[in-house]
Amino acid sequence: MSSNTTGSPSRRERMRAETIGEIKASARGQLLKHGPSGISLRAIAREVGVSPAALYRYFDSLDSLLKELCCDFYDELIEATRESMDAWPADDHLERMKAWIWSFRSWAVSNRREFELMLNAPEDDEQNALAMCSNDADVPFEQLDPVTRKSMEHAQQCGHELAAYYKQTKGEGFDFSQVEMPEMSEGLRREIQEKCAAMIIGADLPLSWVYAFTSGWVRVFGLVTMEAFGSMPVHDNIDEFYEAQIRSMMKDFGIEP
Amino acid sequence: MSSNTTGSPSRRERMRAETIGEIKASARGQLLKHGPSGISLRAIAREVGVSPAALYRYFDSLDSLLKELCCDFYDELIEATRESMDAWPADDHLERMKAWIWSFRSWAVSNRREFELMLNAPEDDEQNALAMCSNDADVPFEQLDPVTRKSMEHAQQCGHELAAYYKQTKGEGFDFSQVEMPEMSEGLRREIQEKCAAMIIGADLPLSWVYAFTSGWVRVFGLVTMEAFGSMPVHDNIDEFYEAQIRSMMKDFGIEP
DNA sequence: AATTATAGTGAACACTGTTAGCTCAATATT
DNA sequence: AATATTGAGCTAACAGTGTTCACTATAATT
Repeated sequence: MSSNTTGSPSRRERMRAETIGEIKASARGQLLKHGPSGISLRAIAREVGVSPAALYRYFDSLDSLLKELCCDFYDELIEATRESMDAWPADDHLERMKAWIWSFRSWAVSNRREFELMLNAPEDDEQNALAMCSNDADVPFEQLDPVTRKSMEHAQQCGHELAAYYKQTKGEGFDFSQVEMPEMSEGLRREIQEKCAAMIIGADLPLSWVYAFTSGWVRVFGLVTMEAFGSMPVHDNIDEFYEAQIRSMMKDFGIEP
Repeated sequence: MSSNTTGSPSRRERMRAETIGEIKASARGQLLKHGPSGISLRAIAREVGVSPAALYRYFDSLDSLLKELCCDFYDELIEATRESMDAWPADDHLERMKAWIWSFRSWAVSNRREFELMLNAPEDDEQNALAMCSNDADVPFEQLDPVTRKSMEHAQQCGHELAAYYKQTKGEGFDFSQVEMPEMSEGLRREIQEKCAAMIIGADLPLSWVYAFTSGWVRVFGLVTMEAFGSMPVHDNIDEFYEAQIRSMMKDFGIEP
């Protein structure tokens, strides 16, 4: 092993990385053409120019290949939202938030099939997923191994960049103390505070803030999911409709543009 | 053909209907056990006690079997929402609406796999779908042939009973004229009015009413879809969270419970 | 130079959806 | 009542799938 001691990757590792890239590229191509269930291991092998069995030197199974693909997509999505946020000054919280909301949707609808695949694989041991999330909030998402990352919850993964940003700002910049909160039981309060705050944002934030974040997230995610799945009643003027929905949501949070 | 002239179905037709029932039951069982992609035609044949080729006397393909299954599920869902609405007096619009909202979610989350299957097959010629919907609004949904019904839009199918109810009441009972509507372009106004009104509710309703219906529908559908797909950040107290979201939505519509 | 790890192969296994050609019994028709 | 026709069912096969196993070169390490 030359790369574990030296910094530069060995010749073999470069080759390996490249074929992994080819395999993933071929898989993504089939995803675009034939949808999530139309990805065939043998067809990938055919396209890459290798025997079907050879792929098992790179991935444990077709499923794990798809999971790693999903992780790549999450990285792409996260990167896209991060970039569009960073186009605004660090203290312009409103514009950064709007940038995130728009780029999130933008990525999802212009990568529908990828988005579809990301939502279509919830078949992990669900308890494990929760344990993973609430565990330690300091290890960067990008450095987790693919299987662990895939087993994390969609909500957290999708909202990762937004969450990270608000974790960083500690919720300053917006005054959500006036947000109308419904009467909630002790149980729901604790669940939101613990799970959502600990999982997504980080602890010690006011409940009203976390509640606003959660219900806002639910609303955005619902809108985008519907659009990506083709369940939207509006089609032609959907950009405007989306904006109207977002504006009405922000009004609920006491934010006027 | 004895049943086309006489009213009673022939012996053969009874047999046929029964085996169709067995096939569908077996398919649903596999859907529950192994998910939408785990439904195997050969496994169904094995369970029913018949050769795989025999199933092609009853369904054109596995896909069309699944589509017909979906139609059955839509009927179930529609029937469930209708029943819960009819538990309230015909003039108690608020309670009927709440009943629909709750029973819709209730069916979806207690039939997750069925709901999943219903959302997972948008692979039709999409133009056809729209044409089907806006065509004639008077032919009952239940009497359309399975393929046509499956090719209709999810939104319309899911909201069918609610839409039918409001079509019947002509929007009376609620005063949505005060609903805050954003500024909308002529295009969006027309699309909402034409597509949504014509497709779902029936024409000649005030725009504010149709807009309220549409955005309310989007919000409910988003919530339920997220929950069914396991993307909700809240789990243990999700009933209460759902109620809170619905209440806040109704507040936006000027409805106080 | 000998050894070990790795990428790759071909053949096989147990599946899958689908089609073609055939049989046999239940209806319909003459 | 005898005959023709339709329907349900079968077997066998085709083309495709994911996966495993034993085996072979080639590259890297010792």
